[in-house]
Amino acid sequence: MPKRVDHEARRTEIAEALWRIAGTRGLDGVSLREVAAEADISLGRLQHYFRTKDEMLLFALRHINSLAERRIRERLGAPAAGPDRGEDQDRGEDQDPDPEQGPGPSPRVVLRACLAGMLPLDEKSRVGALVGAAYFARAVHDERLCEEAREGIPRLAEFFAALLRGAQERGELAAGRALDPYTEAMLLISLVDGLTTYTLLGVQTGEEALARLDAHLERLFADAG
Amino acid sequence: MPKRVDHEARRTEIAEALWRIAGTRGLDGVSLREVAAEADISLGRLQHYFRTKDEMLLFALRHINSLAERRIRERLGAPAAGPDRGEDQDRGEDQDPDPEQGPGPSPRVVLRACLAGMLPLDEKSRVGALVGAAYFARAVHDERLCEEAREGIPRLAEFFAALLRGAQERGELAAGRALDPYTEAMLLISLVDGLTTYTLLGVQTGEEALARLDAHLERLFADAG
DNA sequence: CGCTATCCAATACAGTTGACTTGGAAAGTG
DNA sequence: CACTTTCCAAGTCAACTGTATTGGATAGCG
Repeated sequence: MPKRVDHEARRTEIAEALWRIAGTRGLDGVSLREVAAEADISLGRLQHYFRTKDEMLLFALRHINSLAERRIRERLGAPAAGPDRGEDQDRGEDQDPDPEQGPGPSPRVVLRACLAGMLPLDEKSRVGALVGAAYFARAVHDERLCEEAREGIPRLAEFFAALLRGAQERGELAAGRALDPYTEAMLLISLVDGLTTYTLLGVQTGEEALARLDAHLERLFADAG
Repeated sequence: MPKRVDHEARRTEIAEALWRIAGTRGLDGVSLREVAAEADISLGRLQHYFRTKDEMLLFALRHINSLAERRIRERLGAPAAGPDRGEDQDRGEDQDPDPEQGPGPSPRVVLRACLAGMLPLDEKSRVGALVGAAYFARAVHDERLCEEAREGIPRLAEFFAALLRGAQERGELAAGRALDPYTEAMLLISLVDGLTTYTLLGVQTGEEALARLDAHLERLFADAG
């Protein structure tokens, strides 16, 4: 056998080039030639690693999802089950007011960090959100991409629900009425998704989005007394 | 002068053909020829009414937005200021538990009707949401489309905020802490947007989305006592 | 050294795209 | 009846699309 190159590494390089383009021009305006140019390789080489465009798109989506998952996990020191996103993005920023602790930070802190991490607050996470939006638009008409979301989102919701249950047990949750953790988790995810949308559209600033998220969290965790 | 046809009517016909396609295939896969075929006219005729593709897209967006606004207004009997959407959709269904009343239905009922009307609960509103999603994906990279959202969404938020203020004055709002009507309005819009997203992706059913929206409303309007 | 499997650059190809041009039919006005 | 303006069908155009093919450079194995 000849040269033997690292296939996965090559595919990753190409996926990152795709990411760079999708963040600025969107996903549907992306041609194979453009991706090849951005990755600084020939079209022939790109086609050697991805026989079809859809194959490339799907690989790139899974790649950014796994990156997002890893980043969240690392940031939290793997406290419980693992989150994952089906089509949105996370990023790197945000404060961690209680980093040194025995059993890790409180559920509220973890939750807030995850959710804030999903908002487009800096350039990096903004590009991530743009790519996520591009994938969403495509997924709506693509059964295979839909399936990715149908797997990832419930997983993320379960993760959040577990955090909420933890807070509930500690009595940190506003519980005038008993609220359903999974429902609240999906509400949180939907909320962040919508906040991301309107931030990307320029309807609100990232700071406003974060403040609104905090307002919701504040109500959710309102001193139960 | 010759034939003199109703320009606006022709353009509307074309916009509706575009809508039909965008709801099934998305917006980026739509060519002028396809729209012309769907509208059962020649490409030449289409180009006579829209000199450029972007012109057609923008007109179609404004058209569906004005339709949505009119529908909401009619459903509510024009209680206050007028709502409008920048990129999502409403539809026709939902109950109106208190249709015959002097000053109209309560703020909560109006709010719930509007929000539920924005969710993709039947085929018609589902297509509307798909078109909205397609426009969102494009708007993110198109300054002109962005501008539409930057005008429409705050208008809708103001409308909702006014409803919330009305409820607040009646003492119908959960107000352990005083909550900011505009913030809550944007939270509601974002929430519905996210719920719409995940319903379109098949992560949840329309019924589940509605139940989750109701859970949020229930908490918002919790008996302030 | 051959040999062969891998890698990949170049090119070709059939199809589609948005925009433009041309030419003439229809119809109200003078 | 001209005449002019609106309307619009047909065709052209260059650009670009995803995919397929061809041919050869490279390098590990026998």
